[in-house]
Amino acid sequence: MAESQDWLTQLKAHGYRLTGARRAVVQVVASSARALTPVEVYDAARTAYPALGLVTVYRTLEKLEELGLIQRVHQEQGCNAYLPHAQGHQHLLICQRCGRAVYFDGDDLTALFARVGDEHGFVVREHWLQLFGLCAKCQPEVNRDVS
Amino acid sequence: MAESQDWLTQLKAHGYRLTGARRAVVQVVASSARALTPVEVYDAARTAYPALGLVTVYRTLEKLEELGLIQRVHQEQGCNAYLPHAQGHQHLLICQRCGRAVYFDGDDLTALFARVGDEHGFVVREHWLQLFGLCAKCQPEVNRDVS
DNA sequence: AACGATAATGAAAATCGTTTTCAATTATAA
DNA sequence: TTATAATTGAAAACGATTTTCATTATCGTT
Ligand SMILES: [Mn+2]
Ligand SMILES: [Mn+2]
Ligand SMILES: [Zn+2]
Ligand SMILES: [Zn+2]
Repeated sequence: MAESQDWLTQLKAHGYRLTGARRAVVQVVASSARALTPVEVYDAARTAYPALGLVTVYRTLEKLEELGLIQRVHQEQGCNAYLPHAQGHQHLLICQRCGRAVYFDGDDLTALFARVGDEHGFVVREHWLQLFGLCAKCQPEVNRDVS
Repeated sequence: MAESQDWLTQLKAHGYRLTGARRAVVQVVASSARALTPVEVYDAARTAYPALGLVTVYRTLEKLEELGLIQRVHQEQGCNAYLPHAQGHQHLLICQRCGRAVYFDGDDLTALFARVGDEHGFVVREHWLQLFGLCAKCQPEVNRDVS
């Protein structure tokens, strides 16, 4: 896949060696529509590279995060899952049922930030915005779950 | 303090007993302007109740969270700190230097949520918004740190 | 005020996710 | 092909949180 290849190129460019273990981890994370925990990456990547160790997953995620290729995703259920990093100014919209995550952009909240900052004597320098809901596929399923 | 007393009343109302350990923990968390981790609560509460055990801090925080009196705060440095719960629809503004946290309200992002939801076929049901910056006291200090 | 049922406590042990250590393996430049 | 240094996985260590358990303390009842 394209993104996968790009990550490998980046790793190489930063002096890291390309190994089977890294290829497997990169492939899994780069192509995931859901945020994955280290163990989830481990389980998925072992199908392509059975000798993989969980330690190597941790080490590879750490490097990918340093290079800005992935980012940690905070959710109610936990804060140790990773997704490909946002492109520019984007935020996440996450399905509460299946975990599918999409980035959106086009939010302009600078006026709000200025107002709130002024009201409390703060200078606002960063913001987190994240939306949760139900994706198209899961909307009917949730009704089914309830009934 | 007023909030502290209210929390104790709530605990009692839900069938929990009022103990020295609980009073100490409640007092510390209810009156904190910063989000506190279990160990921070432990250290602060022991000055009022030296026999306190860290386990009891965990157990008390768990109950306060169940009762909706406190909430977990997610930050870059960690996601295991607690603050008194927001009142109604409020979000946090946190100082990146001293950790001081204030709630703000008056944000209306429903139009944004509807637009983003439509664009991706999602129904948006929840949102997280959190601002980070420098409080009035810390703005000059940060310049000093840099120079 | 004293009692008794039982909730709550703290110390110690267990558990879980993550990190470190280390000897063996492997990628890569020469 | 070789040499070097990065990378690996297994095992041990670690730190935060949870569980276990015997003891203590709260609080409704007497
Ligand atoms: Mn934004
Ligand atoms: Mn809001
Ligand atoms: Zn978090
Ligand atoms: Zn500050």
